[in-house]
Amino acid sequence: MAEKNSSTNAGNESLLFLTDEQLRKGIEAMFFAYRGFTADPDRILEGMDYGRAHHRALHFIHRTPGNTVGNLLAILGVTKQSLNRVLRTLFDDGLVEARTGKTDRRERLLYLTEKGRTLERALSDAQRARMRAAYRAAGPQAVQGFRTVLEAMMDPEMRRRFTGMAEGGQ
Amino acid sequence: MAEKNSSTNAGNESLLFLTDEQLRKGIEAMFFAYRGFTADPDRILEGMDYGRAHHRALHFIHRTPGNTVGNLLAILGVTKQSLNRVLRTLFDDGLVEARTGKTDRRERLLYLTEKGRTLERALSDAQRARMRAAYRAAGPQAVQGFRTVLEAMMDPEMRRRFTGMAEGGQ
DNA sequence: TTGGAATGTCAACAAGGCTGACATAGCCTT
DNA sequence: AAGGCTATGTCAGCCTTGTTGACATTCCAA
Repeated sequence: MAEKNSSTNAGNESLLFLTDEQLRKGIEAMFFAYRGFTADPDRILEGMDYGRAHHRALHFIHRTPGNTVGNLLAILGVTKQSLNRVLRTLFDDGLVEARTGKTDRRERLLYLTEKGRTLERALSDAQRARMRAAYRAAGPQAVQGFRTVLEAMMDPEMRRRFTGMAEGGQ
Repeated sequence: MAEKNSSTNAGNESLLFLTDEQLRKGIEAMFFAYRGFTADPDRILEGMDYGRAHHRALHFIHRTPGNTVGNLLAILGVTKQSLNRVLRTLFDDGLVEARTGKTDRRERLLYLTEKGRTLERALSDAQRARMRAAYRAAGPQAVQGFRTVLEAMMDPEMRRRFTGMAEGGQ
């Protein structure tokens, strides 16, 4: 017991981390952690007329300003009808604006307004605060492992999209 | 660049992993990974009359057989009305059975039937297959980091519950 | 015996997914 | 110029899963 799982395991390769029990613990950890992950923004949103779907839209519009609707659709993985319901309220409330594409005038390029940036920042601050606390508690090495496993868990198409996304701050 | 982030960073402690950019990448990784995480069971469920909520119930009833309704409520974090809608169909379809508590006869102890175990296994197999692939690709060290960060991300009350849960297979 | 706990149920509602059908504007090829 | 395809929006209706509020039953425990 108290196995270290280091790579110094000569004979048996120590595959104990692939046990069904370990995998199930991982599954449950994902479930509980995701709840924590969304809890703070959800709390802010409740009471406003917005929900988690609005948060996601704001997040990705913030991240890749000038993106097209179709592109956002692909990132979020929902139907255009579903996204449109969200975008319409964000337009109406002046949180998001759309500019006509230059090269292709059918496209609508999405941007946050100042008001949109303000809400996005509030939501993001809350979510990043929890993330930061978790990262700090776990340490850089753990964080790297965290990211590695998450990426391996994505659908290949999303992983491709993700790893090729806004490499900016690295 | 290509910073190693090892603990051999004397002066500056290398807190680059706590950058807002890094935190945002982590947030997005959670989002995309969670989608992958639920995709396979969702695919199995679609067409049946069940959904993700049924999957969660089956999972936790499998994990802690003989648990009470109230306990399951606390784990899942939903209202009794919401859980009951799910449990009722699982009872009716003979996937779950309830036995009256011995010490407290008001309690209904939940168990999977053979039929319930069969579906649970199918869902779990799919989900564990993805998890196993991700774990294997990432390696034991990364997995340990993954678990550490996820636990740090949970609400304290859930973390307590989680870390004290079915330590069985370790 | 009486209050509180564990559970179930009915009803109504909201968020956020989905499908199908249809409309408009603008690009592009022939 | 014309027709076809693309990007986007919209209406209508449906489903799942969450919520609140109110009320009933059964049983434990003081």
